[in-house]
Amino acid sequence: MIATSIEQIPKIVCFDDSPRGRLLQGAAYLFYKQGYDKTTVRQLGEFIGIQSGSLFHHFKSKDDILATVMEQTIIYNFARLKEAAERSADPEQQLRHLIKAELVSITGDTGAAMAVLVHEWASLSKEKQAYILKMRNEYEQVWLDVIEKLCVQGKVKHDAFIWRRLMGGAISWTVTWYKPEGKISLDELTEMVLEMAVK
Amino acid sequence: MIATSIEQIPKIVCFDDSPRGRLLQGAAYLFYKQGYDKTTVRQLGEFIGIQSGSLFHHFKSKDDILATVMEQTIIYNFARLKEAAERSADPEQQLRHLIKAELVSITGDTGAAMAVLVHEWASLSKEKQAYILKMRNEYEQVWLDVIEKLCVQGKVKHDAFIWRRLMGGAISWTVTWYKPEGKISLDELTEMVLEMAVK
Amino acid sequence: MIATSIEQIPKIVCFDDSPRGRLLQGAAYLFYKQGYDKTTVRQLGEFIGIQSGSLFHHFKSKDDILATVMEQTIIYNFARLKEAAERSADPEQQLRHLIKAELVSITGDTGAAMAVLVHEWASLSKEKQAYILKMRNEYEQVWLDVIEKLCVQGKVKHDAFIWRRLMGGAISWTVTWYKPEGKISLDELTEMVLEMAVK
Amino acid sequence: MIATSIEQIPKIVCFDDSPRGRLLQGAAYLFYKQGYDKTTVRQLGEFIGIQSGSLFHHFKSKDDILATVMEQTIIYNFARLKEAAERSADPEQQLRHLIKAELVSITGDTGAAMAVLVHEWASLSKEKQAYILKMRNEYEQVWLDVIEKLCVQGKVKHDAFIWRRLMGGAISWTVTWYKPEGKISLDELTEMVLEMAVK
DNA sequence: AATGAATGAGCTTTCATTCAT
DNA sequence: CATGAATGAAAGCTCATTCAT
Repeated sequence: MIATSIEQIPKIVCFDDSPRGRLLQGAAYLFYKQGYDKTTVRQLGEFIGIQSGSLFHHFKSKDDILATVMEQTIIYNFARLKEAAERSADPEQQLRHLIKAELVSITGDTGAAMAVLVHEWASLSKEKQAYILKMRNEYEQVWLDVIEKLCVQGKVKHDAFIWRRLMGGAISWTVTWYKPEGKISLDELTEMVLEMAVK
Repeated sequence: MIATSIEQIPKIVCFDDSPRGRLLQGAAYLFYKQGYDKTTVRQLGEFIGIQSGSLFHHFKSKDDILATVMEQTIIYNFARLKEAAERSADPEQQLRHLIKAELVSITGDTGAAMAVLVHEWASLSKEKQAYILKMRNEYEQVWLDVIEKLCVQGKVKHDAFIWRRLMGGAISWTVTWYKPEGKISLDELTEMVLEMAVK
Repeated sequence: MIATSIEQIPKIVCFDDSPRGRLLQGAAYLFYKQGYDKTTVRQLGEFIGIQSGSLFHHFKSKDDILATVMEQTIIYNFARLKEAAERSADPEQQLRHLIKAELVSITGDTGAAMAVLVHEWASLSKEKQAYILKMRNEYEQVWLDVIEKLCVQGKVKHDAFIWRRLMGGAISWTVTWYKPEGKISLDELTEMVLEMAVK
Repeated sequence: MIATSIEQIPKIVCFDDSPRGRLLQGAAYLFYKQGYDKTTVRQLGEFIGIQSGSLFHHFKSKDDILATVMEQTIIYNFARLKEAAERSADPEQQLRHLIKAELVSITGDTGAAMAVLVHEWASLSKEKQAYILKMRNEYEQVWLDVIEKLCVQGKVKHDAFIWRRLMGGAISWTVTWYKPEGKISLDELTEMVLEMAVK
């Protein structure tokens, strides 16, 4: 169930192939599988094949590793989300793209990292929370802009902020149950979520 | 933001008023606010006003405290959910009651405990997970029974299991943002979720 | 291998049948089987069927229990040894009786208690060691008196003190290996030790 | 009486001069003087001049330290015993060498470690007991081989196993009373024990 | 950059002892 | 005398971090 070395896990696309990137990749995987607190730096060192002491040549602290995982994750997925929004001018089409993009982020190639972003928020030091939060707000704004257009069109009849929260919950929860090889494809799932969102 | 003694927090209704119950109440609150790993037994002792060593008079281990919080939470809310289901014979009405009941569980009088049940699952020892999981399955079955009736009526057009997962995500996510004193009441929120669920 | 309640163990004759005596009996057995440090007062309470707190109505401290076990053991076995010495006037016969008596003490009806006396000496508080030591010296003096008579007779050609130490070691070690139901009787063993001691 | 730092104690020859060896040396001394249970890892750390946490860099647990002390002790003294046996072809001469060798082990340069091997047996975890026991049996076999040859020659008239037990008790007990600077030399003591063993 | 031994604060848990009932 | 909840000190052990090599 849980891999014992970094070779055995699928690549998480938001990290590059440098030693530093591999480290973040291993960290994201372990933080996702075991939680930040339960992952020791020794374990992380073993997982990626260096001594635990050497981690601190790349990062100032364990907290710093977590912050960087989150930062790169949000930067990468913010770009993906923006690109999705720009793929159409019609709000409903835009929404479809956003849903698909976020589902890919969460259940696909950056799933572990996204889960860390969501679940380990409280593990991040206060100062770094502020920094990451600003990016999260930009990310959310992409959603809100589209939903507000749908409100104007009358296709969404509720407060955009709350509506996004409900959808965001439904989408992010998929991390706990969605299996790519399961009975439903990501496109089908996208349609289901869309149906929830607009009549 | 975070209370420093048990007197300052609202009562969580699934725990009684015995010393043991107060302990569970304090544990649920602290596990919710800080996470299980970051809550030390010393902190917990201080919070409820006893020595940390005395905790082990009531529970064999920290893990045992977590398991009991989860057990009592699920027992209490399972009863609430069942009662909600029985309040009507019409599936759509039933669904409305289930949504309201779960929203109350999560944002209301057992919110902290429910959040622990969801978030600290991985912190529970393997053996105890199995025990709690059985109860969770019974809980979920109440939902599935109602949704399947709605499928038969054509009011839900999708796989009941997946549909429930999406709704469950939306509902449980409210723990992160819903404020009772905010701009929307629990009844309004219930209607919004219901609208998502059925046309 | 290890009994879980006092009913299952053979009576140790140096303790009487009062509640206090039963307590000492249980303590001797547990200290013997597990060691003084590894025996908790809770265990001891459970073993004899009372609450651990109640032990302290009978004894001031755990150390006090150990001291009393030792005291009663040495008093009882000192009496037995003296009686053995007085059973004959011939030194060689006397020695035979002493050997037999000590073997009975160690492998027989007070074995557990004697083992405690020997092995847990260092666990006894300094002040109580002094008190018990005086009795041990009296006990040893019975041996030395007999051996010195054998020296005079030329049947022992070595320093009485050292000779006794060697014999004492051989005898007390039997606690680790002698089984009453084994291939050798206590009388045969007595003769073997006697043969070691005198030509 | 009891040293407070490792510089003040005589070297125990079965441990080398590495940090790890010094640690074992300190452990052997403290376990000998105070007992395993009464020696805390903090005390041990102080004694050898490192933090208690650092002990666990070298050994997985306190139990592991005990096991290693025992293992190295028995390996070293097994070699010494074997060499002693090979120093002559005559069984009686061999026995003399064995006695001397074991007396040296117990009262000389490995005394503390041998005492630990004998006294703290019950403190060792069950699995490790099995491992050490195998070595002890090989050690005992050297004795039994020689005694059996003496049985054949008629110089010992008793069961070899029991005879060894009696002698072993006499010898190992010397740890409690023999002082090198006392009135008797190790060679004289060897002759006394030999006289007990064979006519 | 990497190593790996060392640090030291902090963790969960144990346990002899106390004391109100 | 007995109970059993509570105490509080101390136990074994963990772990992020440092630093000389």
